Amino acid sequence: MDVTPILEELNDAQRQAVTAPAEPALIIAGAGSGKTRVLVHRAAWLIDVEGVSPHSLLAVTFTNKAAAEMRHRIEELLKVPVQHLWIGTFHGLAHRMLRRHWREAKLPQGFQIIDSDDQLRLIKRLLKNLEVDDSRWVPKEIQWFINAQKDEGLRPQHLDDDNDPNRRQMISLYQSYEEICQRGGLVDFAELLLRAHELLRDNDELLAHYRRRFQHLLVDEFQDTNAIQYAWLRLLAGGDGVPFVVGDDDQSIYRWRGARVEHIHQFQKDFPGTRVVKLEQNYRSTATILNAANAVIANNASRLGKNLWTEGAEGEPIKVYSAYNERDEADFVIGRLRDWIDQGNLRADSAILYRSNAQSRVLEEGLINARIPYRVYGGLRFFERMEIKDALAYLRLISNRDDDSSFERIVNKPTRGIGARTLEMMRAYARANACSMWRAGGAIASDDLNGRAANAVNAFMSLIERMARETQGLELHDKVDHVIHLSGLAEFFKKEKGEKGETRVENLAELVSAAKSFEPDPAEDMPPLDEFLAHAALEAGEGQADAWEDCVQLMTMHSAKGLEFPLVFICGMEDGLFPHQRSIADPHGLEEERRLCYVGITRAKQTLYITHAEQRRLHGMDNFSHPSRFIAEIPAEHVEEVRPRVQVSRPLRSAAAPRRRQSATASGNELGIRLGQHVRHKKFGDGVILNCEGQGAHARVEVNFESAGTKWLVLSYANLELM
DNA sequence: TACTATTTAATTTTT
DNA sequence: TTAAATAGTA
Repeated sequence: MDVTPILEELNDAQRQAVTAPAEPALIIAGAGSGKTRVLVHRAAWLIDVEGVSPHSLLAVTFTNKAAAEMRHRIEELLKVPVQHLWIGTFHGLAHRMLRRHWREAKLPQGFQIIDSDDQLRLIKRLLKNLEVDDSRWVPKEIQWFINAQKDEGLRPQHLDDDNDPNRRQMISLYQSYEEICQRGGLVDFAELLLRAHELLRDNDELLAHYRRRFQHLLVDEFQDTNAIQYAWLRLLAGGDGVPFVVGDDDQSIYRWRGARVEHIHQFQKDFPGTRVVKLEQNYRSTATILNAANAVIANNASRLGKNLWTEGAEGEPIKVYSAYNERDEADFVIGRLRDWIDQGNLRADSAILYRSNAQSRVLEEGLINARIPYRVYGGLRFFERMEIKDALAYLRLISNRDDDSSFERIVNKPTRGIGARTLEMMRAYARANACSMWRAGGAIASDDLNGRAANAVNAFMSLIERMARETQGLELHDKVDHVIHLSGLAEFFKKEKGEKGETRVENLAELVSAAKSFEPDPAEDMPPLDEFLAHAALEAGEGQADAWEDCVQLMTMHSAKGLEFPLVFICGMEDGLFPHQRSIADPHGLEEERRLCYVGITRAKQTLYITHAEQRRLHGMDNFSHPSRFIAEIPAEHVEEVRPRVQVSRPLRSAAAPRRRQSATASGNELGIRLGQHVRHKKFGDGVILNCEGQGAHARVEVNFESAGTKWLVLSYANLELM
């Protein structure tokens, strides 16, 4: 056996990881240290050298993109397709198990996946139904609560109300939400994981089967696992499975959505004798950039400890620019980009990173003026677009008549005379009889409704039936095409004025071609339509799938994780913005911001610019701020302050000083805000101040309102009246 | 029912 | 500022 292709081009640490014996292994892989490479080569090593069947391997990632890349690279290395190798996201794999064992999972065979938008709508509807005041019980917060519980593996019956009526209500809403989902055969993202965990936990034979099958478990981005994902892994690894997990505690930036770095420590406890390999040699950045990143992250306590190094050149210093305001900041960035492009570099090799999406606007304006093509990451994805979701809702209803979520979405879209009144009656009936809207519609249309409404409901229901009948046996894309036109959606959006309607119609056409090119997996053994719908929910598609033009890349630092660029700008490095105001007070939060900073810095291969503005317009108000504390954490020898080549024309009134004083007066204390102070809010009524934080326009107070409960309010917006 | 005025609050995001 | 949700009007 010639193992050279698998082992050559690996450094010692990487090779050690790849060739580790069949024992639990934890690979701490710093930024740019070849994490994916190790995973890919490990898989190849197991299959090619150790003779492990691809069938016995399970590889888990967090994104579809990572999963696809891993499969691709393994096949490239082995030069043979590996069909039986399970590679996928946690959600994708959980979904696959649930489809195969829907009975054991206590799900209807045709269950549907709902995304967070569907979930939120469902919760809103639930609140209306139960006549719960949605200003006191904010749907978003309920959604957050439910998902947080599920991420921890907790069902309503596991939760204690602690004699807190607030919490009691939350739990009860969680319970009702579950009932609705179960009735409609709807599964949200967190539910996929939770169900899959329970499926294995409660079915000895199934568990034994999968444990026997998966001898090796490869996990990517391990620091991002949440409680339920980790529990699922641990269950699967069981006695004999060999977990091989790769992660970087310093790049854990998703604590706020349930990820727990602590699993890295937990892993070593749960799997005694774990082999730990650290990958510290970096192949991406210059020594200067690495030293800066190392120095910044060193300020975090409770790290595993790791120091990136490189054999490469020292490189140029990191440039820091103090802009006058955000416009000046944008101008500066664009000036440097011009130089970069003029020197014959690719625009696509440069990226502008920022903390929050709102920052992109000014930069975009500048880029448009300078006629530099750019692409903003994030934003609406293909399958999340309204018209696409509408069309999918019809398809889902065809597949499962009890899907209330889809029913409500399109029952009157396009308008067909089924108004609020009628719907209200149907909801009441559905509630009283614990049945779906579809059944309620059928029951009500025959007796309770007046003629016109009954006709409308009947027409809608027979439309769906007709679509189901006429599309039976058709190819998937013909089905989609048929539904788009029969439903009247195409016509409906065509009438929408402006370019918007046009795009929508185009998108619907695009949906048909997406269906055309969709290849059902023969191994899945389910109706192609259902598989397509699941695919749409699990893989929302590209944001701006614009053709491959050479573009400057704009994105948040979160979305930049895993990417690299020769030229990087980190903008808005100001205290309050980055680290963000909301995280600044909490030590955990601040450390996570610092990790984010570490991620940002390590995206750069050659050149890194850091900019901050002395004055920034936020929410329509001018704010003064200090350079981010993270800038000061970079050793001075790696930094070069950039002075503007041409003096920026500052407004004559040397604005900074007097205004700074002004903004200080807006801070809490000087307004007479103190803990225990009684205040009145226009909407929430009377309350008492429990807590306050921040300064200036960012100052926030926590108020316990008599009737509305506890809320955090931004002082400069809340208009609190002192009592 | 569709359009317009008003109100409200204000990270990060993948599945 | 501005986006989104809500309330009010034609």
